[in-house]
Amino acid sequence: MKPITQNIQDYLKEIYTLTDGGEAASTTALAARLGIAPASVTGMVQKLAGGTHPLVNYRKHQGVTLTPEGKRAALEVIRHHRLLETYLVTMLGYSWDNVHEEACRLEHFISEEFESRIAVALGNPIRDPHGELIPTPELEMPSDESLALSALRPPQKAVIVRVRADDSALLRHLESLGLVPGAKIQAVEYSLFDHNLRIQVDEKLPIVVGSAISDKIFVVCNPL
Amino acid sequence: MKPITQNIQDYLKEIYTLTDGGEAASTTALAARLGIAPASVTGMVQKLAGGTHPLVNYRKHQGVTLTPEGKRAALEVIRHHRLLETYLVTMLGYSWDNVHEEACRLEHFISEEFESRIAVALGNPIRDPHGELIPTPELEMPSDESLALSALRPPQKAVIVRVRADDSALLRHLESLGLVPGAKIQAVEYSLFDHNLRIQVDEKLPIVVGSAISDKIFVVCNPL
DNA sequence: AATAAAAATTAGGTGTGACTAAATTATAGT
DNA sequence: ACTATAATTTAGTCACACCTAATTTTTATT
Repeated sequence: MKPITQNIQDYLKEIYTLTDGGEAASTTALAARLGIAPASVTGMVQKLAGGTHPLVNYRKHQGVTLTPEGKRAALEVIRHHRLLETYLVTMLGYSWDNVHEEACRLEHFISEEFESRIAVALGNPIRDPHGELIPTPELEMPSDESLALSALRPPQKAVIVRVRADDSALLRHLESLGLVPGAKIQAVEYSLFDHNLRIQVDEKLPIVVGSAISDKIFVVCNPL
Repeated sequence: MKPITQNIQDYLKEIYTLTDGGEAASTTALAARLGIAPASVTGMVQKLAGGTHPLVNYRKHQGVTLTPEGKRAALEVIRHHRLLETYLVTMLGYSWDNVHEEACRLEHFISEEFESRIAVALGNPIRDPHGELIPTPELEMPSDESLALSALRPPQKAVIVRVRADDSALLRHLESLGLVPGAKIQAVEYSLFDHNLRIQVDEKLPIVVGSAISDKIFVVCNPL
């Protein structure tokens, strides 16, 4: 039939995240994420949209979305990735800023048995070390009620549930500020002009974060 | 430079095991092990023997051996493979007949950090679940004093240290006979004609094994 | 509505690593 | 030493997934 190669998995994973907001993914955006030329994406996407069970929907100049099959395949890889990150941190002592690369490589090659065994060893976790939701074994993505920290306004309180970042340096920076899942936040001051937000993290001295940071941190306001 | 791809690693690994006995590896033998056509091997081997830092020594019709660089690369992969097998069995509950495939895939993709972390978690083991020696972190292969069970003669006693097999069905069979590393063996009877060996395993009722089995089991006669 | 700029696609080309078929070289038997 | 057979290599092809350059389509501006 049609083997889903490592490459194709990477395409599907990126298409998944790009189309998460509801919009179709443009070839250019995909190319940028994958670090390849737009023309190469066009070719690949045409291939993925062909055959009897296409993995993506594609019409010229209209962007790409996942078919149900493609979505399944994407969620499978994402589940692998997030379980791996969780395992590396929890069981092998990796730091949270260091797991992305390793998980990105291994996610394509672990078997279903490996997936299931590490999931069990971890107690079937729902979130990875960054708070990202882990798709269920049935490949359904749990719903996420969180909102961006950048939307928080004084004097709202919230708890960090998720940090959307792969970049090592950024993650280390966030950790040094205490901006990790579980941290309690109170918005202290908001500047309309530069979108800076002054927040208090876990009762410590307030800090100021710009939107480059606050856009990547997600919180819930009324945690149980 | 010259990236050592997954493919090349597989070549080097097979060349390592084929040249273990001292002989150069023939292209045909390599092709059989790798499951590809002999002609393909010739092409690949010519490439590997070229460049400034060749990974193999090769002369037409003379077979292939590893250069020091090639040997290092092979031992790196073999270390990955055997550490992975050990980790899968010890930490994730895999059965010994089921680890080969998984390790064969992952061995190419784990980082040095991963290698080192699982080695530490396992207490820097010297042998994998089949008793195969694990190259050291400095990529030296420990020496192995064992001899084939097929060379044992009544009334010699020995202990199994190593089982040279990847095949799942064979491994399950051996396990059911108690022929696993650590088992105590006494040779009871040897048939010169069919090379069958009757042995007693761990004080149980004697069993008869043919050379297809006894050639793959390695023992030491005078364990400390 | 015309046109400039941006986005996307087509066309043509590359390297990798496999393949088959044909030719060559080595080995073994008489 | 000769010849049949086996092993190996050469030659030529293919699919994959990328590339660059050129073209076409879309979009945004005036």
